[in-house]
Amino acid sequence: MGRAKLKIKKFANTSGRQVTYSKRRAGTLKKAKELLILCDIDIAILMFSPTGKPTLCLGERSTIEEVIAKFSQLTPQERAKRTLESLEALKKTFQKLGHDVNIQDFLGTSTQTIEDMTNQSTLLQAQLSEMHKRLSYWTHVDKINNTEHLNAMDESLRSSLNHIQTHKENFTELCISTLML
Amino acid sequence: MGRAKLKIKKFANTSGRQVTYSKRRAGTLKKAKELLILCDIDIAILMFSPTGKPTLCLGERSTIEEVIAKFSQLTPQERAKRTLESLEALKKTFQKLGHDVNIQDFLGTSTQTIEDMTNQSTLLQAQLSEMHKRLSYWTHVDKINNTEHLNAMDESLRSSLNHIQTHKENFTELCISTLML
DNA sequence: GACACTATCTATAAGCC
DNA sequence: TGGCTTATAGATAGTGT
Repeated sequence: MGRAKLKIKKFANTSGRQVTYSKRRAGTLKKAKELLILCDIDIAILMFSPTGKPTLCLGERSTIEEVIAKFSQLTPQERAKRTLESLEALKKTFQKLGHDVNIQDFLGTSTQTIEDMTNQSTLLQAQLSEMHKRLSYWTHVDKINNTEHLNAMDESLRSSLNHIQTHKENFTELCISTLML
Repeated sequence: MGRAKLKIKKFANTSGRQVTYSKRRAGTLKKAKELLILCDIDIAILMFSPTGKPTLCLGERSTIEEVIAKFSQLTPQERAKRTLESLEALKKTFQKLGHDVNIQDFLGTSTQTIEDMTNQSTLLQAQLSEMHKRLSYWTHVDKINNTEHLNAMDESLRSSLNHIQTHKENFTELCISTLML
């Protein structure tokens, strides 16, 4: 927008990229701030300039950890809800066509699903025990007073968090598809 | 934008808020996507509709954890850089006025700072040992196969991560202000 | 409640300093 | 680097279906 129409692809020119970043970052953050005020929502924006300088944008009420935690908690629920909604819609469509539908019919045989679940559970056990091992390493740490240690611990925690999150989502999804909640 | 100018404050009307959220969310995400393509940057956006439905927007390259980790790593550096830059600017200004300036003069007596550092270190030890205790609890967990356990572990990890992050930042800041890197 | 329309407002590309 | 200007592209509030 402006004097000429711009093709949306990576700016070849480095300094032009910088200038555009500054301008558009301001615009994007303004839009986000308006949205958050108008609609009274939680929002978290994290971005890095082409040179790596970070910018954070948050609502008044919350920290970024809170917003992320909220997202982590809601996502599986949302997914479950959407799954159910689409299945219900499908069911209604079929019923309108005169068919009587058991929603389980859409989910394949339970034998296969339970087998999947068992495999998943085994995988889960293995990965959690690996995490357990990593955590037990820490029980031998007596004094921590430099940033290298803290960084390493931070890294380790993040990695574990990642694993747990993945497992939780997989497990929840599996529960949904098996038991329909 | 639109037929009338809108005052940027919380929409009183609930359904209007919903409609505006949908429209503006699309606009904001489009802007963000353009920015990320044009400038080839890392970006993470997390928002919740007025009804609590979450939306996540990310670049192709990275996961949200990676973007957050990147932010966590860079922020203290950025802060240090900015501290140094403003001190250097101050120093230059004074030098222009004919004064010879030791940058340490801006940082108070080292006695006080070292006392702060000792206190901080003690606090750090205490909080880390509390975290240690929490982590050691896990070493007794043999089997984890339901979402309640995973949620609890997730929660615990997040909390620990929060603590570590805070301590790391405090410690880094303290190092900077004491030793000027 | 999701989608068109469109008059109007806003963002911004390019240019200049 | 950062700000200001202006012509133009883009976003959207109110409205109707």
